Amino acid sequence: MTRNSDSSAVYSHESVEQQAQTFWKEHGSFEVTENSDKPKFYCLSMFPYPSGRLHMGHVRNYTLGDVIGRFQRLKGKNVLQPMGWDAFGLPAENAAIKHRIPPARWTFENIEHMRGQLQALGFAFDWSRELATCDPDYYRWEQWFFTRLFRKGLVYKKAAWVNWDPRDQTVLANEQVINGRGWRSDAPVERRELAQWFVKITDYAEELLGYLDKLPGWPEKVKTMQRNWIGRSEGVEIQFPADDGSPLTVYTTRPDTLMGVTYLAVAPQHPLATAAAAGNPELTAFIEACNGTRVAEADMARMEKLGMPAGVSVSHPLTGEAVPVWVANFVLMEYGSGAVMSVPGHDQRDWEFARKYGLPVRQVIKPVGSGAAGCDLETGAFTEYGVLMNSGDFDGLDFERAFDAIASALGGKGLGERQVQYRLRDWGVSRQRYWGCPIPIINCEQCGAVPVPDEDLPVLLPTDVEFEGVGSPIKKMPSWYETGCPECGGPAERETDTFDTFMESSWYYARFASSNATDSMLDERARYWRSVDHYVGGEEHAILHLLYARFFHKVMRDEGLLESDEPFEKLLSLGMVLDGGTKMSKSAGDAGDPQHLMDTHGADAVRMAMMFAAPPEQPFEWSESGVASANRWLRTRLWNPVIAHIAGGDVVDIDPCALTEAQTDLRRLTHETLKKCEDDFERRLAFNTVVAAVMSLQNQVMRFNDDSEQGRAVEREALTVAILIMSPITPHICHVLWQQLGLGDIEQAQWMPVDEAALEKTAVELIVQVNGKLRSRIEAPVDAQKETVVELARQQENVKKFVADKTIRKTIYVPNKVLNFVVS
RNA sequence: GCCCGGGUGGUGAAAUUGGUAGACACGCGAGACUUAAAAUCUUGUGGCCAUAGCGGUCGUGCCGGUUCAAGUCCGGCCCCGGGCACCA
Repeated sequence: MTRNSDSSAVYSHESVEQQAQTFWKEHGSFEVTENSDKPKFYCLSMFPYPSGRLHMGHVRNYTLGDVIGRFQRLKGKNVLQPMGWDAFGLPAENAAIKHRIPPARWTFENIEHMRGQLQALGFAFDWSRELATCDPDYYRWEQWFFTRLFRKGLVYKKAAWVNWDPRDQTVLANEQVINGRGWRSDAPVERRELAQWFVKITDYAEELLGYLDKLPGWPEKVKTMQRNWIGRSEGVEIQFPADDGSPLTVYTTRPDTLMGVTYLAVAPQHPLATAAAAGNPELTAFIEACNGTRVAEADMARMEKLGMPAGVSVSHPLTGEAVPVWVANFVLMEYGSGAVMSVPGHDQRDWEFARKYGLPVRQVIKPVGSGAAGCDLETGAFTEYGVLMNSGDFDGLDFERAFDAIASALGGKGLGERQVQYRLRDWGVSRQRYWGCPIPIINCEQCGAVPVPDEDLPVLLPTDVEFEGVGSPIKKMPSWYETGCPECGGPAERETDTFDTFMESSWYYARFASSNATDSMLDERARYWRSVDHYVGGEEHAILHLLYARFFHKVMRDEGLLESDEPFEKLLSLGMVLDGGTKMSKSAGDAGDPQHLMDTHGADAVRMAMMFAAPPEQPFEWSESGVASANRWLRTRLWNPVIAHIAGGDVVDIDPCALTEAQTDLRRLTHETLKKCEDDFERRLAFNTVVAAVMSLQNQVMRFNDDSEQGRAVEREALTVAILIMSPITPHICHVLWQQLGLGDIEQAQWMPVDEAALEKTAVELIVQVNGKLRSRIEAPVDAQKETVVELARQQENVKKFVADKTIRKTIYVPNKVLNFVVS
């Protein structure tokens, strides 16, 4: 009974967490420097938007990152795991309106609370490097870098379409448009053209595409998505001459179908459409109706395909034939030239449009090897590659030859040339919002757009503002935006737009290396950490964030700030934690706050339940029921047996030759578990099966009951391995148990080598099939000869039964696995 | 609509290279301990048939195919999730 009076005898998550977290804080266990003999390992989880409270998606993300980081520490690496805040953004403005609190205050209060929650979960972050993107010490370097891009000619200003709320007189984000209406005003939104800043990401399209092949640590699915997003294609840019001398330019990847063009379609925002609408009320109304939809591409694609004749025609570049021009709602002004050639015979969308409006369908391609038409254009378009017909001199050519011949013919007339095109568009970085990084440009009537000189940076965002909810406060603050031109000294005005928040998140990973640098964006420490070794974050970022960050990295490299070519060597793309079937997001409010689970069952139990629930890449619906059972397992299957074992006193060394069969079996399982878990941690990133494997090991330990000297030694080894394996997942309880075992600080521990000798087996269970169906299991020596196994198998009653009066046609033997008799 | 994933017991899932489908848990049933409960421990648990025991048969979203052997590979379909450039 003496042990019951010892407070360490009973598992208490509060006590264990307090002991471990105090230790880490006092010892600065996770603060790292660049002075280390160990190889560096930069482990990064995507930083959170400070929405107010953690949700289970955060718990999943940061636990996974922490497990990877802590495992790499066990493997002897100098591990950096930083944390910060993606602190600018729309939700702060929404909260400001709702709670009448300035965005800055709301944001910093949220950061305070969430930092506390992250610390309570025991993540091994180096908090000395913490940063928030809304801090001028951070965003000043973003402004500085933008002025470098400006001078390099990598940024430009052009008109672009936005969602405009006519009642609130403000720009709306796509998510603020609900069923075509402003979310607050309920007024139908309009499209409006505003002058905005763009960054030339398309200059890097080829490199962004090419380097995807040099990222073996990225999931194929993310690379495929990025490839498709960049969308390199080879085609021909074709000009259709017009009467007024200004030709209509289109791009096509199917020049072989040029003779099948029966009309051209232009976007409602195309200059030709605007010109045609003058004096045509019907067309004007149609264009206005088209402009009533959201800017989002998904909405455009889902719309019913509608069109109207523009009342003008252009000439076919090869035949000179008149081709009518239509205005169509499905043509995107942002993509290519805002005009497309339509070939209803060989494009399904064009076919449907032509059918609807009674436009001619002309077949110019037939399937290879067919005599006449070879297909029926009454039922749909023929979209495959084939052989040309009804195309004059080009008849009989296949796709490749027709492509070449038509491109040359167009080239000869000066009406077309081959072109490589990308689907990728330049990055629009202007936002007409308040809570963001001010764009460091001064507009002067004399000198145009002038970047803010280095010595005047940062351009501070005023935080003591009245935020009313309609329009950005700085757009109404002449005292802020009225300034002098840095070049001519005359009166000028600051840009009042702020940056897209993707700007901040495109380089924060690099800044963590030197987050306290005061006189440069990055310093030599950024070159030490080089690039992130393992990046962990939600699959919803598979395209935009990751592509922008890759782009930014290359531009920083070309600016001499970095030496590596890519920011993220290895990527873990996490499935979403769903809440009632949909994503757990900021808009979902407090749903899924882990706090009550941490209070009731402890941080280790929350972390373990999350890791055990599903493999990282799989989206899943969170259920709280696993947390109580994780706590129970930690108490009854880990804590209690270890404490009971320690009460038995010290152990002797294991003598492998002196072990009983049961002792050998437990020892084999211990080392099998060690081996499997190392692979699961490092290669497979399957932490759910790590937990399952340790559970199996502990189930065997519980059944073991062997108080002999060697028995206790084998048990000690099993328990030590179990604690070591669990330590990245449940670090608090493992920290305390490791100390109780007299092994010192687990934060300094190293992964144990597998004893290959302990893995050896003499016999193995084989399954015996007859015609592929399981009929029996037999014990056989490891790597047994086929004859031996066949002999054994044929003696089995159930095998005899199914072979009986039949003939064995074939015997398939996979050593140590399966024996299959094919009979008939 | 387009691009990318996924679909396995009552539930979360496992099966890593085409070779025992359902490991490990949750839940549920039975039992032990207890005056009782909680906690804990033992034990059973895919469906159907059979059963003293051995066993048989069906089964990985749906339809078809390849193979001695398919959750895994191929073709077609259905459903769910992520993204679609101003949510982050």
